Amino acid sequence: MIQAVLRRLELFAGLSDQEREALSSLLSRRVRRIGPRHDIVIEGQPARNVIFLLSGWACRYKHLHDGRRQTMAYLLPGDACDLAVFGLPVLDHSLATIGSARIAEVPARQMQDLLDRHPRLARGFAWARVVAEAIGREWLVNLGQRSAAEKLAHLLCELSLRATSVGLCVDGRCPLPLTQIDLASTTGMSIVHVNRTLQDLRGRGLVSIEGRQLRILAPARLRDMAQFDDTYLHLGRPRRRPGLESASGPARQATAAAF
Amino acid sequence: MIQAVLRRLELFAGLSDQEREALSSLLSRRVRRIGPRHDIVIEGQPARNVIFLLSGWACRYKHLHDGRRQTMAYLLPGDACDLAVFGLPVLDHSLATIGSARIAEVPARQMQDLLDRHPRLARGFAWARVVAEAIGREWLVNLGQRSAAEKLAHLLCELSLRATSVGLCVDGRCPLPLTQIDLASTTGMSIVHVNRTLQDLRGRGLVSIEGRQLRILAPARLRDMAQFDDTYLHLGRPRRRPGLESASGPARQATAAAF
DNA sequence: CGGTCATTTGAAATCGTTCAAAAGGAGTGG
DNA sequence: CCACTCCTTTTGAACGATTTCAAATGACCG
Repeated sequence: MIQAVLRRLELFAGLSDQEREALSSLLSRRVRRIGPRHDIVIEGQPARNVIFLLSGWACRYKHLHDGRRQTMAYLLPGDACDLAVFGLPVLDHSLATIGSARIAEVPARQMQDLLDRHPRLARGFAWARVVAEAIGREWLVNLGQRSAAEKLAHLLCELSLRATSVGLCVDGRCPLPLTQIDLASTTGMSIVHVNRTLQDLRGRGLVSIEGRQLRILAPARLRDMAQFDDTYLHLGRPRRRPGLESASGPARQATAAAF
Repeated sequence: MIQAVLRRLELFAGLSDQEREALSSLLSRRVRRIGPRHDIVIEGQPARNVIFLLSGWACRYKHLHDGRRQTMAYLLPGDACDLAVFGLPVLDHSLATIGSARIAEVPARQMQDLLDRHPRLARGFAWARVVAEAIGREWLVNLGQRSAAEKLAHLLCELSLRATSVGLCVDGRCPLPLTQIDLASTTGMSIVHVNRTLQDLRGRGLVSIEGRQLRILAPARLRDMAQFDDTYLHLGRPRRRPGLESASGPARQATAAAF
């Protein structure tokens, strides 16, 4: 389970045994199993712990007073939940599981110590945060500019690629634990319209969805219709930044990761 | 002009004379004036410098192949442009001015040194980044869930508050250099519909917009219709985080800011 | 004063929502 | 195992919000 977090970080850079060890031990201290459709943390609470998703899927979401709900991110196994919000006095959104999940909670202080001691881990997490932000920007484009079919096509491209990158997919089959209700609250569409649009995608032979499994039948055509360009996911390992080749020393590296 | 950046940071925490001095001198080394509607950096370029907006407004945006365009953020005087994307091998979006603007460019290395030496500055910038992310999340809600009138009402609430917080507004009048075309690419609406919806807001006596100046005539009603809750802007100074009260030493503080 | 760009208007067409209800699936307790 | 319930998916039809197209008006600049 903790493997997931390591694998996620190693998408970015190699880790030494020592680093894996340090992170693993921290993650294994407080592990909780959470049932499906349960809130992990709720809007308005202070963010005390950093939370890691060891297995299962989760989502960030926000409610309006009248019940409307917008999903702002999906978290896959290995993702850290609080990179972006840790430091807020109170959370401005909630975090909930999709299916049942396992999470590790790490107190702020301990996380801090870990990052101070292992700058490469700090850099890895900083990178994960940058990617999460890039995904958020792509979602803004999705919500603002794309048509219903394009939105869903784009979302499915993204999720299948992210799932693949953390090893969740086997020969074209990709787990998709989301309901059409989830897809609706993600794309800003009504549930009914999500349903009809999915039928359209299926009808065109682009995807098949059955038993909570997604299969992309015509990847090229799907990407094409969504104008999906995977560079924003930055799945390849990044090159070192030009200006910082010779940066050295733990403190420097740590902040480098930071900024 | 450089005052803007200092004031922006001081929304978060006090700065020592030494810190102001260090930042000011760095910012004043390479200042450029850029005309209206000009790109500052373009999608696909590597991010070499950190860019600060000293005066004028700017926006982050992304293009689709067929010309559709989505604005993903507005930057006001004092905002740093690259907190969130610095570290990407190539930028996944562009940055452009709205009206004419003045920017400061700081090479990565020098910025790094500054943050290493002045952890409080590092913390200030980290905070600004957290707030920028929160704004992005709120925009997702805006695009996904709110109706046309609600979208515009919410956006106007946000922009007027942000403008106020950096001292751009005088007695209810707030500069709004955005065209209806800008508002359309921000809210995902057509230009025509932006126009009609603004007329509606004006007709209800909620706002008046003339000569690139916004005046919110009925703040309570406007906030109400948009379900605008300003906590996501985190304009009050944050309390120190619970777990980190006793954190000390430059390296530690720097990473604290980071994460 | 002409030219360019932003705003405004009208009317028709489209996309997406809403309402209402049925059908399918999965889990639970009797 | 069946009956029951709850939740998700699906369908139909009417309605409404928003877009599109096309053109006129207004504002600003050189």
